[in-house]
Order: sequence, then C-alpha cells, then structure tokens
Amino acid sequence: MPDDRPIFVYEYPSLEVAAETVKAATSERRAFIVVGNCWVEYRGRASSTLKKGERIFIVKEDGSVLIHRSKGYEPVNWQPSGSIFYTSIKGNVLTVKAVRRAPRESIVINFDKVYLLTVLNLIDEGEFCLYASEEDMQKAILIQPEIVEEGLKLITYEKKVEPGFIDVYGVDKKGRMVVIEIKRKTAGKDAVLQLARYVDSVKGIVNRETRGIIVAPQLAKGAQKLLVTLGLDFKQLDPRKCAEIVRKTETRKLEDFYL
Amino acid sequence: MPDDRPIFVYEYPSLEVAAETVKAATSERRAFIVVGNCWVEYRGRASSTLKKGERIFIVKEDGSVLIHRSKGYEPVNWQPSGSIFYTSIKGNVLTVKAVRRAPRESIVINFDKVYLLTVLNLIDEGEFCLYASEEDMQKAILIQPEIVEEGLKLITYEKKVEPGFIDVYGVDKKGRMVVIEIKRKTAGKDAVLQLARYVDSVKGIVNRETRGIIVAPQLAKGAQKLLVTLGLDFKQLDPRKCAEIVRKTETRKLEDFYL
DNA sequence: GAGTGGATTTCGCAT
DNA sequence: ATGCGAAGTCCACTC
Repeated sequence: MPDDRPIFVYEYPSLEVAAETVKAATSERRAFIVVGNCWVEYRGRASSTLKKGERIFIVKEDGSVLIHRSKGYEPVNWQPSGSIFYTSIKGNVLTVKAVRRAPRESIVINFDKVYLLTVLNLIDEGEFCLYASEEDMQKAILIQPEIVEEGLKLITYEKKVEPGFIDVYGVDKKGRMVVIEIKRKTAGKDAVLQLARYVDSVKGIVNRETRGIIVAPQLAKGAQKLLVTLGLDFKQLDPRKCAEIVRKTETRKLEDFYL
Repeated sequence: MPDDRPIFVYEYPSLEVAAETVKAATSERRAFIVVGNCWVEYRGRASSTLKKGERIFIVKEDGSVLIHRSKGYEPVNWQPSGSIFYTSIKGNVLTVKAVRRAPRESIVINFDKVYLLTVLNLIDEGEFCLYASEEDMQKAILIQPEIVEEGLKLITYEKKVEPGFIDVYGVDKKGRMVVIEIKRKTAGKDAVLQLARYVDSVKGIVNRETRGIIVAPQLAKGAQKLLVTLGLDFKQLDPRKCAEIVRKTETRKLEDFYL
C-alpha cells in the first residue's frame, strides 16, 4: 500500500482482493471504508442481528468501527476505539470480526459483495473548538457573577457536598449562601431536585440561610412548579451569550476567578 | 446519475465535478461520501470550528450528516436527519451548507481538495433486532416474576405515579406492595433515589406497606449505602439471561402477562 | 411542540 | 477499574 496518496480505491473488487486489502489495512492501522452487501452480528453488553443489506462499513485508525445504513444519524452497529480485527474469507463470504475487551464484545460483519473499498491515509491536525458548553456558562458566571444576580460574590465552584458537586457556590448581597446549578439547555425536574438536595446539604453544613438558583436558558413547565414549591430561584441565561463573554475575556484559568 | 449500480465513484475529481455531483445527489436525495481536505463551522445550539484537515463527509438519504476524522467513534460534526443542503463553489473552494430547522442550526463544510466522491444507491431491507435491552428485562420479569423473588405477583407495569413511571408493580408473598426499578447496567444513586420517590408516592396512595426493589446486573458502591439507608432491596439479574427467557417464550404482547 | 427516560449511549474526569 | 455527570447527545413515546 503506497503511502504517498491520501486514498487508495478499489471499485467492485473481488472478495479475495478485498480480504487482502482489509488484512493489510488493519495490520497497518489504517482507516478504511467498505461499501457492500453484508450481514452483522453483535454480542457483548447486549446482542443484535442485522440481516442482509447494502451498507457502509468504516474502520478507523484507532480501531473504532461504524456500520451505517443509508438512513439515520446513528450507526446501526459500532464498536468504540480499541478493537482488534480478524479477517477471513470462506467460500464466497468475507468476514471481519472486531473484538474489544473491557467490556468484552464483538462485531462480526460478513460481506458477499463488495462494491467499494477505500483505504485512507488522512492527515488531520486541524484544531477543533466547541463553544457554548456548560463549561462556558460556568466560566462566564465566574468572570461576571452579576449576569446571575446583582451583588453576587462567588466563593468557589465544583464544590463537593454529599450528593455530588455544586457547580458554583457564593454569597448574595444580603449575605445568604447561594448554590447555583447550571444547565446549558432547558432545566427539568431532575435539575431542580438535584439543586434542592445540594441546598439542603449546604444548609446542614453552614447553618445559615441558603438559596438555590437554577441558571439555564429555560425552565421546563413541570420543573417550574417544583421550583416554587421548593423555594428555589431561576435565572435565565443563554449559553451562547456566555460563550461570548468567555471569548471576550483573555484566557485565564478558572482558578483565577474565585475568591 | 445511472440507477443500475449501487455505487458511483469519482476518484480525485475536480471541485467542479464534485460540486455538480453533490448538487445532483442532494437534489435526488441520494447518500454520498466525500473524502477530502476540509474545514467546518457549526452554529446552532452551540458553535464549533474545525480547522483544515482531511476527513470523511457522509450525507445520507434522509439528510443526516456526519463528519468523521480518522480517529474516534463519534463524528466531530454532524446533523441529524432532515437537513437541507446548499452547495456552491467559489474560487477553489467547494462549500456544502446543511441547514436544519427546529432547532435552527447549520453546518458549513468547505473543501479545497476532494480525493474521493462516491454516490450510493444502497438497497437495505435487512431487519435489525436488538436483544438484552431494558425492555427485555421487563418482559422477562413479566413472564417469570419468580426470577425477581419467589411468590411475587405482578399487578401492572409502566404505572404512572407522580414523579414518573414505575417499571413494574406487584405484590409480594406477604401481601406487601412491591415497586420494581429496572436497570440494564449498574444501578447508581440516581436509580435508588428514583425508586425511593416511587415507593413514597405509592405509599401515599395505597396506604399499605410498600417495598422497593432495584433489579440490575450490579449495584454501584455509593448506591449500596443509600439503598440500605432508604430500606430498599436489590436483586441481581443479567440482562442477557432475561433476553434468553424472552426469546424462549413465544412472542406475546406485554399486556398478556399482567393480571 | 414540550417533557421524560433509555441507550451496546460515549467520553472525560476524579477516586 | 469504578463512579458520576455532561453531551450540539439522539431517539421514541406521551401529553
């Protein structure tokens, strides 16, 4: 397999050629794509069978496996990275077995026709950046606590209390403790209940008046009632605006922002 | 684009040929794969940028989009089904924009080199069956309640109580109400807390002694303490064994199994 | 259209 | 390795 081209293509190869090429590709840890008629068995955490049909089979350099049908965002079968491959040919069937340990599971894919086989040698050093994650919201609040509430002073973040971790923890302008639970999308009942538990936990420790604030772009309807019942607050905040605040501020560590 | 072949391949096509082919493919709602050097911008619920690199770009018949790097099980960028495509070429750049409404979001992928373009016409009617899901565990319990506990009689399943739905609901041999929470993998604190809420809710309604049982292959360590504290029970059950029980029984509707 | 919960979720991080 | 929570989670189902 020459190294100088980013891809190497076999159109309608024989199963023998396909088998040899797949063997070489897996042993050299190259990514490849097979399009052909196949059937699949999966055994591991669960089991599945997929009967004959034409699909896209992708193996990547790190040994992750994807089997895609012609529709749907999700693969019908897959294996996360780290699989080991066994390729064989028997009669008119090319079989690739992908085995993973921890958890032990395997995919067996059988082809009786291969329409396309391409071995890839992709160079990809391009940086990937994601904005407006929950982490961005947390950073924005640490940079500008006033976006949550005027007079809010932060004490710490990611504080461990019994049920888990408090996203942000501070004191309001009247000196009450404030526990903040951040959600990057509509906050539901579970978020409210989680916050309630945190507030209770903090109350038990600090023995001071303690408020809880949900910070999220929206509050689910059922969650609203619960919020009122439990005496918690809600502050609407757009994750994209938070991302802007974060990008505008020079990059500093989170640690630089709390007292 | 002829219809008689499952795939049509362009190796190292010009950007012009690639653009025309992509336009035709999207307008005919065909799946296609592009391998080439590209950069990507995503805007919607969040935002992301991906700098130049060689990647696999897949569009499926239902308008789902996947952009895969040479490593990793997950796509670096994607769009679920239903996207609308706008393809254009400007200078030496081929641009495909995939737009989705509800939520409004878009991916823009730009290619300056295309190594492979293949248009697919895959026939795939093969049935897919998955075993050992949580549903299988529920079915197995309905078929053979004794795998949970000797003398257990079931009343109903998927019962609505205030916090949500009870997986399975019955009476034990001593006449106590039993609420069962099923997890197909290790049950954590959240499962225990959820069950506790259900038990409380049922107690409030039936005004009778009520037990809660977690049915799962394993119980998380932190969850164990909580379980004891809250006075709940745990029954170990392997989802694969449940799947066997279900497969052995002739297929009947779930409704046939409860009193 | 919103809310709820499962998934072979995966992934990352901390213990 | 296990536990725990986020994710542009997606998806199916119900209200």
